[in-house]
Amino acid sequence: MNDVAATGISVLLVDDHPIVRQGYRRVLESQGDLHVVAEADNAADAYGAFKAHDPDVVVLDISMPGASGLEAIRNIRARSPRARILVFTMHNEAVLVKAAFSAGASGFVTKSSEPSAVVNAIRSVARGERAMSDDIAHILAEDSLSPTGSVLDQLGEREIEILRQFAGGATTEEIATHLNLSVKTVQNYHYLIKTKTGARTDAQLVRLAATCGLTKI
Amino acid sequence: MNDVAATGISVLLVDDHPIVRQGYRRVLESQGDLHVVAEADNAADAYGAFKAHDPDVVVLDISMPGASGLEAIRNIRARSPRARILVFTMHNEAVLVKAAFSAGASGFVTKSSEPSAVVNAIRSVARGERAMSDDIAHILAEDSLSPTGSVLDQLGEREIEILRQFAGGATTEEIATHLNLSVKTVQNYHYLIKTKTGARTDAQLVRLAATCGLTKI
DNA sequence: TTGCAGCTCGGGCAAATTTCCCAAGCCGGA
DNA sequence: TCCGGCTTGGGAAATTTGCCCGAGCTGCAA
Repeated sequence: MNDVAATGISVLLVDDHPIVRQGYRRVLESQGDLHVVAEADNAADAYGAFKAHDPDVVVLDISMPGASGLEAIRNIRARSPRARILVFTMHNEAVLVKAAFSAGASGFVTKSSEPSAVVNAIRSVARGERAMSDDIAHILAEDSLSPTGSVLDQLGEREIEILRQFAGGATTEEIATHLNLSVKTVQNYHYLIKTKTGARTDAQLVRLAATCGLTKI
Repeated sequence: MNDVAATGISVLLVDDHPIVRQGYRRVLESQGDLHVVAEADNAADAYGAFKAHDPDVVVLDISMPGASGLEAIRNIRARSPRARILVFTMHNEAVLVKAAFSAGASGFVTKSSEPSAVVNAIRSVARGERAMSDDIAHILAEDSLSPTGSVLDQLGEREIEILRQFAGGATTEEIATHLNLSVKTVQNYHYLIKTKTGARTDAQLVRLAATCGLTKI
């Protein structure tokens, strides 16, 4: 890892939208101490870029098409346990946050955060601290207090990922392709999710995902 | 409207994520001819900002929480028919694209597009042309729809009623009972609605109903 | 160490639904 | 009158659902 104090903080940006990456890059580099040394637009490339550039911090959006971003976190951390990963996404569900941290993320900030909060989170993570935006802290706090958690708490990581894609409009085959699963498995998850959540209709599932903040409409 | 040739193109950015807005701002302003004169983070503020700054182009993400971005498009266009609105979002469902254009958008580009495609789309829209990214053009082409009318305008009264109940979470049998129809008829309507709107999954149908204000979630 | 529990992944198979194509009655407009 | 549209449903093939099953894996606890 580089000497942060002397050279600033090197950042690997992982997001599937080119213009979004370019925007972040400009925002971060305007800070002076942050340098984007590489970009990746999918989870598969993320580790390669990480290895090639050894960045101080990986800033990564977990809602990418294809393999789950959580997968990417585990992937990187498994092979480089010292990696610092800051999850940066539009999602703000407690289950997702918890999943990200237990996958090995060092921080979690939402895109609703002020830019200053984001860059400060990057600096914190680079120092080895844990970081999260205020809204995330609030959500985790509420979550830990409520005895009956969100419906989503009943769901496993895979189930949540499949629910998100399904509610986003993806077909069963598309989800199977994205996640490299058999159609049958996705169908089974679909059924399991319905029984676990009590949804009797696909429409109810979509509404559930929307009210839980898993999907935006 | 400003003199585009002399002053460049003034842009109003509407997106609910502050850092995303700031990123776009920097990308756009690095172009020289594009100037972000205002930002808004929700549909409600968008029209106020539009009126206050009279931008050449509104660049707007329709996937905002709360009120529909489509509503914002209609809102602006109803009161300022000369407004040029470029939808810029991560969604690429044919129904959404159609809904956006029939709501009065001048262009539709996805966030998967190259930054150069986005800025070119802004310039096209500023000239009064229609613009869309390549992926959107492909999706629309495959969808091969009749370019007239709002998505809901294609639907008959019965179809809209069935869509509303379906999106509200009712099963096919429940709808049949409510409306005193055979299950078969409701199934046929369900299928017809999907083909007419271009929705490929039930989830897309629910999203469509929600974005059109047919259902609230 | 063993064992249990829970997640993940998929096969199987009957029942149900979806997907299309079709027909017929009704009604309003040219 | 005829055309076009909405509404209502049948039929048959294709697909999905509902539910049950087992197997591999991981973490955790005794």
